[in-house]
Amino acid sequence: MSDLLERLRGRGWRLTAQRRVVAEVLDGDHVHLTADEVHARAVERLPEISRATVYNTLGELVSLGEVLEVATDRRAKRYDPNAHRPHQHLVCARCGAIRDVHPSGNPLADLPETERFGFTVSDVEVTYRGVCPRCAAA
Amino acid sequence: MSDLLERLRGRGWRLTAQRRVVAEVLDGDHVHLTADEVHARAVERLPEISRATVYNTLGELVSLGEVLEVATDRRAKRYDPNAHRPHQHLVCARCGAIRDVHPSGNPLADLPETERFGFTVSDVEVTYRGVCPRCAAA
DNA sequence: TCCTACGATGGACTTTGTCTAAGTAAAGTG
DNA sequence: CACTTTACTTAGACAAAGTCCATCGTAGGA
Repeated sequence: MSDLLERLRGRGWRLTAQRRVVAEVLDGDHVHLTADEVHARAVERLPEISRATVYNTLGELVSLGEVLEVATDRRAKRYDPNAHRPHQHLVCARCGAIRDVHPSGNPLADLPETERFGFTVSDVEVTYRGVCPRCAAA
Repeated sequence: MSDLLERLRGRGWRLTAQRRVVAEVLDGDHVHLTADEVHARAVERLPEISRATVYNTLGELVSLGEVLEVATDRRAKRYDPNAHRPHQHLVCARCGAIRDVHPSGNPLADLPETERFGFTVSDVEVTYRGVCPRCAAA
């Protein structure tokens, strides 16, 4: 975490209270918060932080590659701080719970050259959908 | 196409001009329109069709399994009429162009049992991202 | 300590989508 | 063919998610 702040500082980031709080909120594994959720948690620590700042900071973290934007949900974007270990997502179709998962093999390799149509393919996003044990029991 | 209308009729659909137009607009390969684009094209043929009807009809087509909702874009949902042949999507990160692609193997099989955490996994959505030849040239 | 450019703020605005009450018409019935 | 039922459509209000902008504040260097 503090290494994240160090990295950001190294990139010329001005280290404000707001940015620190956003970074802290995003710390941890299996964290997939929406911008509004990040804002809600940030407000607990820094009541006057604005929505615009949260959006700005999240956008900056994404373009620096420190945080991933994931679209598991068809509504709000979610922000995943686990950007440095490649992984995919498993989503419960009922309750929306999200788990990080690690499929075997590299999904990028599954796209043959003949199916690339001249694109330079650099990234792949995989979302598995199903029903989690808790929803299945209920 | 007309077989789609037949199928819908068979399911007890009341066949209105509006629904017919929406179905016609969605006909074809590599069609990935947003709801608003569908509406815009529908209006050309049936000027008084409302946005609400387009949304309703698209939602019905999706729950009947005749059309897929895809979230390649981080903004609006896109509707893909090619629901009966499994495929994935390749998206240009610059211009947003979308191609249907057919990876080798079944992506669902790449998720080992140990990575399923008790979920009943039923579906997988794969989005490849890259730069299309036209954007690369520009 | 002071300055200044970068960042934060709140509110207006946009986009995408949902909901509702009232009107309209598809398709079955006689 | 006219009638009736009720599913469907409509316009517009509403909501959620996100962007933009003018203004103010402050981090961090001189």
